[in-house]
Amino acid sequence: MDLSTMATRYDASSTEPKWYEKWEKAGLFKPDPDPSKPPYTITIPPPNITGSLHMGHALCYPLQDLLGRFKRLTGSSVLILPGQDHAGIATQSVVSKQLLKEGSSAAQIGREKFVERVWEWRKESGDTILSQLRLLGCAFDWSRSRFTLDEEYHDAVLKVFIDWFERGLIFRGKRVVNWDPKLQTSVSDIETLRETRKGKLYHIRYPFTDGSGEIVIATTRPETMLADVAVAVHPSDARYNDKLGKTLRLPLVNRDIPLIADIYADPAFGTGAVKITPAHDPNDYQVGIRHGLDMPVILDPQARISLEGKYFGLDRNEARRDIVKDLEEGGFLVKIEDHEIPIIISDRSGEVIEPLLSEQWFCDQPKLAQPVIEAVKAGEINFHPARYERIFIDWMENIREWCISRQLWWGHRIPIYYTEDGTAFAALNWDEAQKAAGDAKIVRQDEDVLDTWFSSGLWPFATLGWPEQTEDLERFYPTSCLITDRNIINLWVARMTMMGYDLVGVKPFSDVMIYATVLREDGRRMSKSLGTGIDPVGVIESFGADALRYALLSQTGENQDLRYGERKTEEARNFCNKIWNATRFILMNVEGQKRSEPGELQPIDRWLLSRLVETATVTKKAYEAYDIQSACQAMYKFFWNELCDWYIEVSKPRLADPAQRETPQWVLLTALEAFLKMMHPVMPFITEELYAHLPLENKSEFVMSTAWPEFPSTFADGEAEARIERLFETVRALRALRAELGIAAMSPIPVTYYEGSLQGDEAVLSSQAWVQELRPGRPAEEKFLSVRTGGLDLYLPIEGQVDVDKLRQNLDRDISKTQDELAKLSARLENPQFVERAKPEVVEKEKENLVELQGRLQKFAERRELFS
RNA sequence: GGGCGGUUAGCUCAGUGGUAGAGCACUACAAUGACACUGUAGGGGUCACAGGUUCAAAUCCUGUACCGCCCACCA
Repeated sequence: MDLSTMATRYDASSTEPKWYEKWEKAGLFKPDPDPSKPPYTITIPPPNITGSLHMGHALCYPLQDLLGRFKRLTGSSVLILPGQDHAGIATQSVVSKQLLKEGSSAAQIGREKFVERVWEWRKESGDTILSQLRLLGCAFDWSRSRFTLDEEYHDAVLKVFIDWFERGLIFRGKRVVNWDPKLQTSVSDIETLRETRKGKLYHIRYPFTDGSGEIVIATTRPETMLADVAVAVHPSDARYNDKLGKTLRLPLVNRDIPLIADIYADPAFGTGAVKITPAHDPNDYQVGIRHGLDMPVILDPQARISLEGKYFGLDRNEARRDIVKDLEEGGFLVKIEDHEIPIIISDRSGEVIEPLLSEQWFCDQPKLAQPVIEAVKAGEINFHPARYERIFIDWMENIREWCISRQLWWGHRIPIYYTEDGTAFAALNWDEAQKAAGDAKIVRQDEDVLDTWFSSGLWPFATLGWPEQTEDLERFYPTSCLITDRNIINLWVARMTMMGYDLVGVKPFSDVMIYATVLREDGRRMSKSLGTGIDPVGVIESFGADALRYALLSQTGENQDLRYGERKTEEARNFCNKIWNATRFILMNVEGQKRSEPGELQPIDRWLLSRLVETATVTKKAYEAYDIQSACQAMYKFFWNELCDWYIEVSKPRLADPAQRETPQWVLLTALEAFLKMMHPVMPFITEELYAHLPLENKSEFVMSTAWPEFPSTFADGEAEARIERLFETVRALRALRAELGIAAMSPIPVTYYEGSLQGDEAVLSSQAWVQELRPGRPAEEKFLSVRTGGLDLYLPIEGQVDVDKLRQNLDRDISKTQDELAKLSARLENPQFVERAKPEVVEKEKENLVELQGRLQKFAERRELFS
């Protein structure tokens, strides 16, 4: 190894791309063909082709990479399959906007040209995000990468549609759907958001046609009165019993509509009378169905009035303004009140949704959900954190029909072909449809495309070749784990489970892991449009991908949100640097040395090895439980606090002595090698780089392709741990004494006295507390500081000038603190109920503490006397 | 309206019955042969609030407040 190439600072930017290329060249991203290895599969949530990398991705994909790397180390054949989603609405919007900028439009160039244009756009910019995943170190199998509009994938989608159409799980129907007037397509219920906005409640007079008075109705949407077909009151509402069956004259329109009785009308709201507009309100639609009412539509796809007459062509908001004005002038307006009105927003466009009666394709989700509910309840799929299972089941149990048709051009076109008389045939293509239609002539294909989630729902198996019984499908399905955002549990996870169980007959994955939403450090959302986003690529450039990964992964557990600030990455970068330099130190000290089996292990060696085993155990368990933060915490503590702060420091004198150096050399290398392996899933690059420098025999070519560290059972040594922890406590106490005397760390002091047994740990104590000589007994000097710790009394002679005032101050503080503790502890031990009922070992421990505290207090008192 | 998270040091967060922890920030000291992206020693918290259970509560129970998320057809 060439140490001259190892700078004192770790440089991620020169290291990371190099290793990514080597791994890929070595074929490490592909699953191990060894059939004896259990498969571990993740089909990654495909990012949209319109997407650019954001912090959520910088957490989510490395998390999947981490699991893959961990599973590789522990002996699985790992397939992580990447890909992209065509993202119908999002992509179509982006390209439409481009066209508008160019002074053209989608409508102008027509469907065929438009779709061509999107494909072009995908070619040039579509893979950016995937290449950014490489920067993050994601070891995904690019050779199996899929796109939801690939030919085979498309065929799979059509097959599902046809199958479900034939089984009646997909059907055409006229419903009030969520219409987005901006995108001019329907969207499903879960693609909408609900908001409450300040609005008005208009009270309008509807006169009876027979001149016998009037009924006042209240509405938040007066413009829809153009499509009113009735006024409803509650059947038991005494105010209107005698008037049922009469007709009302609709103001402005002068159409006659009946007064009907329906339980939908709430007698307690307003006047108890509600106008019924079936084509523009889902509740009214239900009423319309129940009473067989007409359902006129008075809005066009852009939400302009389509009714011939005065208001024709007006936007819905303009129409409202004019209609209210006309009602007022006509004397129909009773009053206008302020009112909080619930509105529906289209998640994609931010536009206010228009409930609109239209003909669409629907999927019978309630039927498909049943087997999923049963399977999840039976424990076939496990959620992490577990609380999401309840949320998922509640959703599935209340699931409704799914509107799957979209009035877009970019997507999977619905494989329904119509004959002249409108008979529908589901087929893979026109020819097949014609065959199915027989003598009747097929004249057109359905214009709509499928909701993006319809194709995304097939992701876990269509990517593996389904419906063909491919080798991949055989070996890697069901997949192992799905990692996703909580926001798309209903949108995506629900669909994948329904489709997996119904189409393949087997669950799509065993585990669902929901990761935290990445927020800014101040708790605000990261959003491109608000300018609150942080670009991961920039962070990688300044700190390295390992640092960014660590920053995010070390905060990943069961938390709902994760606050990210750049200083997190800075901390992680510092950790990388620590790892780098500790490795440099170790290499410098083993360089050119023949390594042999260790001589006799000292307690400090046994302590470190025991800590190593514990760390590996905790880390492995934590990885398996998706508790990444615990894994990171354990590794950080082991490496920085135990290996660097203590073991390396204690080893320095031993390494300098040729007679002693072999054991610490061996221990250091053993610990370092194991650490690099267990840290590798979190920080793949730096661990690979450093592993390459290790002078090991029988080394793997890559740390990535090595095995999880295993240790002899003798490494676990509780006794050594306890002994060394006690020793460290003593070291710390002595260092603190020195500091109180104003003696700088590491500046040697000539002599310290001690009473009690050091069990042969004198060398560690003296070197770590920077004492030249440890002498048993009490000092003869007049002045000294003393402390009791771990059954040992230490005496530090005072030389030269000391700040007596400060010493007194500190001592007084320590004394009063100790006295307080002592008082609390004695009170507890004097409480007979405590002694009787508490667990014996607790009582025992408290008694020991009492003795320790008493001893400490005594030492403080002695010291205080010296300075009185 | 229903459900789920959260509230612990200045900041970001660990900690599921036994004397409150980490990292950063802060204070003092330290150019020593791995690392100043460092080391050593410190200061700093009524664990949101109120009740309850218990010998003992940050931790378990009940309620309240605030923050966040999800679900929900009231004109």
